[in-house]
Amino acid sequence: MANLPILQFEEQIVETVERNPVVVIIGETGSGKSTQLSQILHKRGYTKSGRAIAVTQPRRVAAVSVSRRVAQELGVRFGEEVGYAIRFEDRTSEKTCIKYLTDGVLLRESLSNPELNQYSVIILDEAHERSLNTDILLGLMKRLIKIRSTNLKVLITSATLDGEKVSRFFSNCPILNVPGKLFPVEIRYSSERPTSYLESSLKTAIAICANNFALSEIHVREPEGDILIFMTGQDDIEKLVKKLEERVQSLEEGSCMDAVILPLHGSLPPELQASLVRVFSPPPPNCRRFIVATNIAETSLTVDGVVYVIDSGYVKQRQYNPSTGMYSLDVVPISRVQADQRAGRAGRTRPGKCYRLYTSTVYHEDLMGATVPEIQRSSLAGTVLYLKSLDLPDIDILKFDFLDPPSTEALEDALKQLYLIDAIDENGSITSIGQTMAELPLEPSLSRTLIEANEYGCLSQALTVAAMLSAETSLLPGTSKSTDKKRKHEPSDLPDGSGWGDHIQLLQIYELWDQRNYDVEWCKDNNLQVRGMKFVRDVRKQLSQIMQKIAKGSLDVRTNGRRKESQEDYRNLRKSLCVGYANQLAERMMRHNGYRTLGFKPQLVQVHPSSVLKTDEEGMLPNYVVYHELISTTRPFMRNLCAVEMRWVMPILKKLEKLNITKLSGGSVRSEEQTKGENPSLPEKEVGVATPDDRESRIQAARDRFLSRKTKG
DNA sequence: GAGCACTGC
Repeated sequence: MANLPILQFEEQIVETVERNPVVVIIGETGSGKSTQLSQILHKRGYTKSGRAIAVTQPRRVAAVSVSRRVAQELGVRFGEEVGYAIRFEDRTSEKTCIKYLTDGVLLRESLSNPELNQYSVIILDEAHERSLNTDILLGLMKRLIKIRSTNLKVLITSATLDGEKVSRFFSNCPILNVPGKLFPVEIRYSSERPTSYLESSLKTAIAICANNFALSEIHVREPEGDILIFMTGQDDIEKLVKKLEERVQSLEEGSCMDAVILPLHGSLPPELQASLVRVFSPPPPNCRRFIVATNIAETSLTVDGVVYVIDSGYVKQRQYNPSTGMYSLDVVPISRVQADQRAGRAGRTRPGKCYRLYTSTVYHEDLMGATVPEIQRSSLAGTVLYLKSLDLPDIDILKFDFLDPPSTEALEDALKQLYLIDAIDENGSITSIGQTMAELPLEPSLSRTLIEANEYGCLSQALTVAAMLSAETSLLPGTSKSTDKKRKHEPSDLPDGSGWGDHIQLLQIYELWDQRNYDVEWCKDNNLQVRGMKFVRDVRKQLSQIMQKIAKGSLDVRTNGRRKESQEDYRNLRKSLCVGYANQLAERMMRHNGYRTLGFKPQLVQVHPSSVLKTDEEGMLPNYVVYHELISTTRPFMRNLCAVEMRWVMPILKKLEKLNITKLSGGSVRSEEQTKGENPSLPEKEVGVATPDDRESRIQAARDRFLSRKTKG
């Protein structure tokens, strides 16, 4: 602790904080900023007023581990003067004066106390990662320091590259630089410019082995030290691991040290991830580890003993397209910040080397400086609802002051979605339903479903579905090909959704687990991740409590125990889902099983093959479905579907027709041309017909199709 | 008949 670079800057930091409401601290890995800043300010009396110092972290584990260390350094009992708060866990007390929390928890706190008066200092740590939540907090902080100019200090820690930008955002606030404790890392570039992703990502695996570049060079010639290889995904990792194993076996025995090759990615069970990171530390003599990893090793996991890094230069990134309402998972080039972060992984224990599988020209001229922040890659329905629920008097959502504002299109997309599920009215004002929805830690469609389900008497089932969907990705174990085949040979005993679709199946699975008294073995027998299922149980409990608080009375939130759900229960649940997912409806097309989404931008989509949705005797899928998510991979797919009835869809289409984005967005920031097309003085129906806007006419067409079908039936 | 990087309330 005494050696931490940041301590030499203590006086300077204190003085600067004293004179300025906002300070940016640039501190590289190992500077000690996460553990020391809070302690320094605590010692200088910033907690004397009875207000605490809050330090946000983007990840739960960081909040826990850093707070634990701080408590130890200060010699206080953990959970008293120093504590942490993450979802499901609040280890703080009345006495707590240094509180570590995830940025999501701070956002929740600011919902009930918008001025965050319980804090004298708010430190946004790791702000350079630009998580969606951190970005919202940055905007809120800018506002908050104006209101609480006398008794609030905000500190933002950032990486080297965008410190200037953050400073400009906060009226050119001072920037302090604190050196890190990294060892020098020598960078080596590839001499050839990769021509395509195919070549660089999938074939880098081969290139590494075949071309005598990087890998054989390191393993045969370089001294001890583990090698960390950054790839994009599980598939590439498995291929590369196999190739490396072949290569290593072909090496002459005794010509170099032993090698162990290990994959590291998010689909591995967490226990395995953790143990892998610690395997052989310290490593046995004369043995080298090759760790082939996704960007999980960039920030989330630190592998000890890495001296060499091989960087493919690519990353798999999920992005949302507001003009189609669709997510896609793309392999994209990393940013320079990311490249530096990867290289830094080689210099944690001693001087290291980083081999970049791209040229220095690519690094300097082609790569973007920083990664596109999450807020510009996500659907903003939840974010907009959150901001609206804060009811900030001076704020127009479309003009909210973000460090990097999302596009108008993305914001308008969010407004339309919120309007369709009754969270905001036609003028864009939050409704009482919307206010309730914002209280729930769920995406808006699921919050809306819960509220509707409460009306229909199927809240318990809806709670389960919402909780299951929140954890969905962590339910199934890593999909290695072998387990997949196994499943095909002996179909699992898990329920199938009774033909109604995936939401119902998720409900049935949880009900079964509930009947087995949450038996861990049952999960294992049915190939479900125990941790995932426990998470579902926690989420469900949290949601039940919030719903009961909102309703101010006791609701029936119990699971059904041994009673079997009836078709009537399923029907009510599906009806609630239809209301909640009003912005995510699709209609089957005539005579085949393709679908067209119903909304502002109709898309041709298909049922994801993983769905349990059933066809009827004639082999046809349901006429109408709601979907949880549109994801474009090889083709556009709907994931997690549930059959709904035509008559439930009707009122939604009517509402869709009335939608007027000018009014929704508060009448601001519309270009003249757009305003002309939606002239509010014209009768609404004529607008629908007269507008040249393709979207409008398609909506009309969707409604016409619906009406004609109804008369036929 | 397809495949999923990583977080978080």
